[in-house]
Amino acid sequence: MPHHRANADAQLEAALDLLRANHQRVTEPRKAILGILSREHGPFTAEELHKRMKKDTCDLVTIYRSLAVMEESGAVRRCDFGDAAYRYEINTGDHHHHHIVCRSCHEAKTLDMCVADGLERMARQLGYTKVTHLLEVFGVCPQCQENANKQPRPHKN
Amino acid sequence: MPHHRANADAQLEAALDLLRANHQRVTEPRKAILGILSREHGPFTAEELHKRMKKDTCDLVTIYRSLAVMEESGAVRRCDFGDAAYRYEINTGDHHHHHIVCRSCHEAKTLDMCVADGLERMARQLGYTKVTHLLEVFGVCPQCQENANKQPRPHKN
DNA sequence: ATTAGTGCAAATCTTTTGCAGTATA
DNA sequence: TATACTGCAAAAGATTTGCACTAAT
Repeated sequence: MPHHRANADAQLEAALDLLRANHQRVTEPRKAILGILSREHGPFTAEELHKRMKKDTCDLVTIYRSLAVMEESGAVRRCDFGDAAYRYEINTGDHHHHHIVCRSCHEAKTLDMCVADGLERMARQLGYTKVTHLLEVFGVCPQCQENANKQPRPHKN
Repeated sequence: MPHHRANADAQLEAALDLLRANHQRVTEPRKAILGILSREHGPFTAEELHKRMKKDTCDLVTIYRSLAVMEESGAVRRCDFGDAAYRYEINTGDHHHHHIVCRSCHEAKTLDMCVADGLERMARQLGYTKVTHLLEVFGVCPQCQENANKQPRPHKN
């Protein structure tokens, strides 16, 4: 996979354009958040984003507020891994996907497919509107299994 | 569907037996929680369970602690509807299922099927162990759509 | 110049923990 | 009676809000 950098830049620009299109201001904190989300493999919690920024980029509160507005404009997407902390990833929009999340280190791999369309259809037939779904797979990754005997890979939360 | 009551009683007894089998004590608060979960259609949050009990049955804290131990012994199952509050249902154990949850009133209908088995298999092929998944469908139920013009159906949280 | 965005402090909401007292097996 | 369970108060962690200040458009 070449052009990692170029691809990240393109994602970042697309996200910033979404902000502009939605009459939201392009500020340093927002550029910082989207920069991380486009360059590093997430998704990340607000806390994790904050730690990844260089010191004094912005307050943690600003990250929460920025993520909220950026989700509304479609620049980012919120993920729920069932562990009491929301995570965010950049919204490429081009395809629907889910994750395999390690129970030990919390690292998430992307699954470029979805099997829940049938369920959504069923929900619509039952008369529901604005139908969406939540689908995540959990397990212990090979890396963590290996480290299990020794030291478990550390993770926040 | 006849025998609602009898069925609820059977579920309750089965759950209590699970507690005994796991050397956990059968106390009033636990009987109250399992009673509600077996008789009423959930799943419910700790708070909702507390409100449904007759006054002074037990403290909210006890509900949290009871749910934790009862989940360990398999008497109840925890559901995550992606809204920052865990919900619990009685674990009948006989079949895997998921829910359609209304975004407005939070009422959950049970979906007696699952389409994520393929994803679990894929995760195992990737080397993950202890694989499970989280799958929920969301929408606005017909009832709430109808009430939308008038008063939205109230919901906690 | 407007108005959205920000920092700081404090509030909120859900869940957890410490500890001394109570009840179950 | 031994030890798990409970109540109360208080802590903890994630997220939100109030308000005065700052900066993007």
